[in-house]
This record gives sequence, C-alpha cells and structure tokens, in this order.
Amino acid sequence: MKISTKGRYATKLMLDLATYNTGSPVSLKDVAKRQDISEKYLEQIISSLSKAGMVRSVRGAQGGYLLTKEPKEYTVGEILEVTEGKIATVDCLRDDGYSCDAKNQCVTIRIWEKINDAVKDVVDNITLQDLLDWQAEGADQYVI
Amino acid sequence: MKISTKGRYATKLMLDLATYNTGSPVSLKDVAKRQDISEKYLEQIISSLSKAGMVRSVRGAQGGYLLTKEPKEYTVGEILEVTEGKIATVDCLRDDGYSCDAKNQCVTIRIWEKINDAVKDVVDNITLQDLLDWQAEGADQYVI
DNA sequence: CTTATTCCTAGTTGTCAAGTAGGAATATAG
DNA sequence: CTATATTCCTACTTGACAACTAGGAATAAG
Repeated sequence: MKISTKGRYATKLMLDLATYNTGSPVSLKDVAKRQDISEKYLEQIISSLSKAGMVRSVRGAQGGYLLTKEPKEYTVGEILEVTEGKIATVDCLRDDGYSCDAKNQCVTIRIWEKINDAVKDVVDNITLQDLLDWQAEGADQYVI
Repeated sequence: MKISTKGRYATKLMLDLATYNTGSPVSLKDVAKRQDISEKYLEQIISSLSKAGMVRSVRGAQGGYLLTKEPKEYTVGEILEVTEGKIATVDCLRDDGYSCDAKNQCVTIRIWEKINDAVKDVVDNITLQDLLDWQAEGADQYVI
C-alpha cells in the first residue's frame, strides 16, 4: 500500500503555499523550483485543489495561487482526499457504489476497516499549521 | 493507498487454514472453492508463505497445507509483509537501500511515518486467533 | 498406474501512476 | 499595444505492476 506522488506532491505544494503565504500569489514555477517537482505536473495537481476551492488562482503575469483559508484549517486528510480520492485501502470499503457481495460474511474486512480508521485518524489530525510548526522547530532533530 | 488482492487473499487463505486446522492437510482446491479465489493464484501466494515457513506443505494426493504454529502466533502484519513486502506508504520510508536525499529537510515525511506506524500498530496487533474469534462471534452483527 | 496434489517458471492483459506536450486564455509591465 | 508571464485545458506517452492464466514437472496415495 502506497500513497502516490500526486498526494505527496499536493501536500508539499500546499505546505509551500502556506510557507510563502504573504498575500501575493505564489507561482507554480517557484514552487516547482523549490520542491523540485515538474511544473507541468504541479499544474494538474493544483487543478484539483483549485476546483475543490482549497486555493485561489490569479492569472497572468505575477499571478499564481493563494490559500483560501488559514493553514490551521487545512487537514492533510482533505488534501489527500481531493488529490487521491477516498483513501480506502480496499475496494469493499468504498462508499461510492461498488460493494463486496460477501460483506456480511467477510471477517477480514474488519481488518481493512481498522486500518482505514487508523489512517484517517492520523491524516485528519494533522493540519498545514502543524507542518509549519514542525518546519519551524527545525528539521535538524530528524536527521539520521 | 491500497492493499492488493495478494495480501487480502493471503489473509483469507491463512484464516481458512486456521479454520480447518484439524491436523490433516488442507488442499488449495478446497480453499479456492470456499473463498472463491483462483486456485492457480493461490498457489503463487502460498508459495511465499511456505518459503517464509509460515505453512508446511504435504505433496501428492490427499496433500495440502498446514499451519506451523498456533493461530494466535500469526499476526496479520506478518502475513501482509510476507506477501506484499514491507508495508511502506512511501518509498522514502523503505529501509532497503533506497532513500530520499532530502530526508532531513522534508517535513512531510513525518506524516508518512505516522501513517506507517498507525497501520503497523493495527496489523501487528491482530492475530489469526482474533479473526477466528470474530468469526465465532458471528458476522451477523456486521450486516449492513 | 492413475489420480490428486504441490511446485516452478513463464506468459498475458489491462490498468494506472507519473509524467510530457502543446497551445489557448488572461493579465501585467514597459 | 506588444512582449512576457502566468494559469488553464485536453490529450498523449511510457513503463511498471497487479492480477491473474497456462503448462507441465515432481511427488505421493490408493
């Protein structure tokens, strides 16, 4: 089980916007350079975030993107959900139509439910502000 | 993020072996029928489990597979690790050589670490015996 | 000897992640 | 008003990998 680059890049992207959250728009070019991610790919990723209303765009020269809320109001869970879709470890947990016909006889599903809950509990309780704080604390203590 | 069929089938397979753990070998044919999984695919899956010493095989007619330990001694975590490989949500967490060069400046990695820990905490604390117990309790209470 | 099984290796097929590519629309600066 | 910087949109590409399928060799039971 993996979290794709899309979700991870989206998180880095949002953190970058939060870090450079001065009031004037931040261009993807800059984000791309700082985070070392293809600008074209970032365009696609931010498109989802923009459609979800999580960022606001300013077109044209000197344009870019801005957060629409305070960093503390974004959870990592939201960001991942918008970019990766529902975080379900297995299909039978999806609530979008598909469902396993043996759901009621299947004991193993309880494992996947527990995993899901545990993951959700983590990502729904980390905000962009937390990431900013961690950054401020200095990453030095996490060097290996 | 997903858990592949391999890991899920392996879990079902092991649970089936635990359920029919009478002392005489259980054939994949029977497991395949009961769990509605391709027998050929099960062969591949159990091969990993067998190489890891988690099951013992008996060849020839009336052959099959047997657990080598008590159900309570198998964790779901082990089963998944053997069949899916290390459960790392992102590559930079793998401890097998590959590592992200920006590990020390990367704040987001702490998110993936926390997710990983949470998942591990779940799967390492569910044993086959737990699954047997859940089965015994009756799945009825989980019907939707 | 026949049949039931595990064991082993090699395909196959489709899907999806992870981008790349190209250009249209829009705004700013000079 | 023109050149430039940016977002916006859609389509394409490429490689990897999940999820099997296929075929047959080895082994044991009856």
